[in-house]
Amino acid sequence: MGEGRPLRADAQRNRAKILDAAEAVFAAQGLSASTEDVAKEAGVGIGTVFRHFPAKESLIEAVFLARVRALADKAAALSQAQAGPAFYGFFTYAVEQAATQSAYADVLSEAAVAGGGGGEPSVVGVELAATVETLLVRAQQAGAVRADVGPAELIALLIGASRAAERVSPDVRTRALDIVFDGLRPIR
Amino acid sequence: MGEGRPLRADAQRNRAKILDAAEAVFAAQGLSASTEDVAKEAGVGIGTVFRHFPAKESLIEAVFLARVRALADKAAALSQAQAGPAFYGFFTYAVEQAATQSAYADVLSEAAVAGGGGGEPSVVGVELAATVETLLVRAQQAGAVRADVGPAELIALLIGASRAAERVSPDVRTRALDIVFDGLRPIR
Amino acid sequence: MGEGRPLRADAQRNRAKILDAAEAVFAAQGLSASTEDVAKEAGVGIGTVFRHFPAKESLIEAVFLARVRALADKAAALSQAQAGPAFYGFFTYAVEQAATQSAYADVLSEAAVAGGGGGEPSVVGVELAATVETLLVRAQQAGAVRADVGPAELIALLIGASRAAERVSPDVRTRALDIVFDGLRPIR
Amino acid sequence: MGEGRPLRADAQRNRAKILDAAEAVFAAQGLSASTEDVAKEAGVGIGTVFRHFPAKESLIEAVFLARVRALADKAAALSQAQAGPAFYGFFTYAVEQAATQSAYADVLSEAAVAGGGGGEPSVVGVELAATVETLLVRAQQAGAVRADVGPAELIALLIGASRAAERVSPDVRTRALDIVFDGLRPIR
DNA sequence: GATGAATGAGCCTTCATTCAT
DNA sequence: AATGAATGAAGGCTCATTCAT
Repeated sequence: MGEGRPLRADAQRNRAKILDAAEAVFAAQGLSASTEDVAKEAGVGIGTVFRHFPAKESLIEAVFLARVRALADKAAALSQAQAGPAFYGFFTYAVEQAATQSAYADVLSEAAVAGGGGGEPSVVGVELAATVETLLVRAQQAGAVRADVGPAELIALLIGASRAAERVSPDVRTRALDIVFDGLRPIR
Repeated sequence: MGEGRPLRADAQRNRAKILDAAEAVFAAQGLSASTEDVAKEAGVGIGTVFRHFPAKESLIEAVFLARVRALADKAAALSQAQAGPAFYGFFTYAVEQAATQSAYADVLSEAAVAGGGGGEPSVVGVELAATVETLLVRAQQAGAVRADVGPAELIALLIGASRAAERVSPDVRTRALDIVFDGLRPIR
Repeated sequence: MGEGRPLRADAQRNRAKILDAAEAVFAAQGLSASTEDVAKEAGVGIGTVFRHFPAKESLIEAVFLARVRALADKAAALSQAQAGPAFYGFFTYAVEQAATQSAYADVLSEAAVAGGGGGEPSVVGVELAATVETLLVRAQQAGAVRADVGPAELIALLIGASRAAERVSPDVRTRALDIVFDGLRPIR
Repeated sequence: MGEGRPLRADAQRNRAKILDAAEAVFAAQGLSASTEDVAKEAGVGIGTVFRHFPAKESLIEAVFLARVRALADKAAALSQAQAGPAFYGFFTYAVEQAATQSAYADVLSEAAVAGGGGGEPSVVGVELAATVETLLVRAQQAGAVRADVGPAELIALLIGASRAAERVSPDVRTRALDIVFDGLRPIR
């Protein structure tokens, strides 16, 4: 699955504009927003959107993939830190992202597949599952997370927290997260 | 919000058939299923659906309301039991329901509004929020739940758990729930 | 493959209007005319066209089927006459029809399938093939057509003549037909 | 209608590549194949196609013109032979070409205009009409074709036969052609 | 009250054509 | 000259909603 030849500079820029626009529009209206709206937000013709993403679904996938990449980057940045803070920091970051971006949690759901459930895994899901598992194992070795927690249920919690966060005020979100974190910590 | 004159017996029956059909269809295909499909499943003409529910949205709301009523009934049934088991039993029941009924968790999201967030509360939300709060307070008085947990974050957790449950295998769901429950229990 | 329940009177009328409109529009612009144009010509909304014919292809098929029915009726009417005149009369009639209706000959092409070639036969094709074969056999028994002509090549000639007729003046058409007829007659 | 300055050698080559590609693609997919597909098959950018043929229609015309040229070449080659075989050989060749190349017969239709019907003649049509007429006259002088056959009906027959040939098996085609040829021969 | 035919706005997608690179 | 990205007008089709029967 190569990337094809590198896009011309302007095409590259348009691709990015479309992706940004799609993220914003999907966040505001949900995934059922029209491709036309995405094009308008990006300031390009609708044909351009379809040139870059040959079907609406490809656009959605691309948006999600971009988000997972961002999450993975965050995880990488955090791996320099101590295992415990890295783990909880990542979890918090991921949930906060979801809070801003409606429909975002769907991508996490895909990770569930890679992390235990049945169904066909996706590139996105596999990538995220690996990231999360690494953080988890390190945190467990450092004694910051209960040893009997597996990646599958962790991702389930991540999905749930992300979805819940969508329509909830920041401090409620924080308090709910604290409860989950308490459940994750080794018995005191 | 008057109910108008009481429905004729057959109209009453049709309303119920439509509601049941909508629940089944939405569960199977998601909320974007067509109203026509609902009518077919109910065995009535599409005009009849619109006579009972003047817009698709009204139908969706009615379906959700029915679910909340079911949850509330469950809660009432449980209040005879001890406060702790009642609380955790209700939580588990609600999440398991969500696991079967895709798109079900949305109704819980509405409760979040009534239970703390901003926005316009709905009949549904208010009802559920009250139900949940009662269970919570009783459980806290019985020492089964940490005293510093408020109804808002509890509903947030309920939403999250319900949404996560949709695509996750039963045992992963159980393990994830256990973690949340551990977080909810008073410090041991 | 039943016809479903009988349509309401008004629906019946609309179906006929759409079929007539489609015939006219396809004749004028070819099969690539837009469904919207057909709807306008019929004086109905575009949704109505799709209600009656769930895909453009169904509409095209229906138009063709109607034409074959007309041809078959003509054939039936002619079967009272003597075999020779019936045969040549039918051939002439079919070709004259095609002359007015551009894109009409396609339906005859389908008959070719039933009449010898490979591929999946269609209701239309089978019906027409049978009609034509009957006329042919009777004409041969009456000595009006060479005995070594089979239905397959007869239909091929019909197709060719019909297609040629589309853009040719009436008297050229007549002279060309005469040549073909001469070829069909037994050696003098 | 000047040709502008002579094309650079590479441009000349590209024009030829495009024409070949168009012939292949139109033969395979029909005239509704996309210009993009033609460009791909030719191995050039789509801009290049439009530089050589300012509209899709010009490309189609050019393809047809090329075919007529090929037919004319065939006719020229045959004029060395005896008039009768030349005539029937040409007819057969033209029809066989059409059998392979879907949508090919359209060009013959244009010849009909030049050969009798009303409408604006085209370079293509005129060229072919002249070619056909020459063959016809020679064959009639040689007594191989009935004297009362004119070029217009001959072209009509050619069109019809070519169109019919598109979807018919080779031996059915041969038998149908034999019938037409019998009709063309002087009374025996 | 029930029915389902009619309606048309809106969606996704394709493709001829233009134009900056 | 060649390239291919951008454009936007259609086109086929769906579906919530209205209304005559």
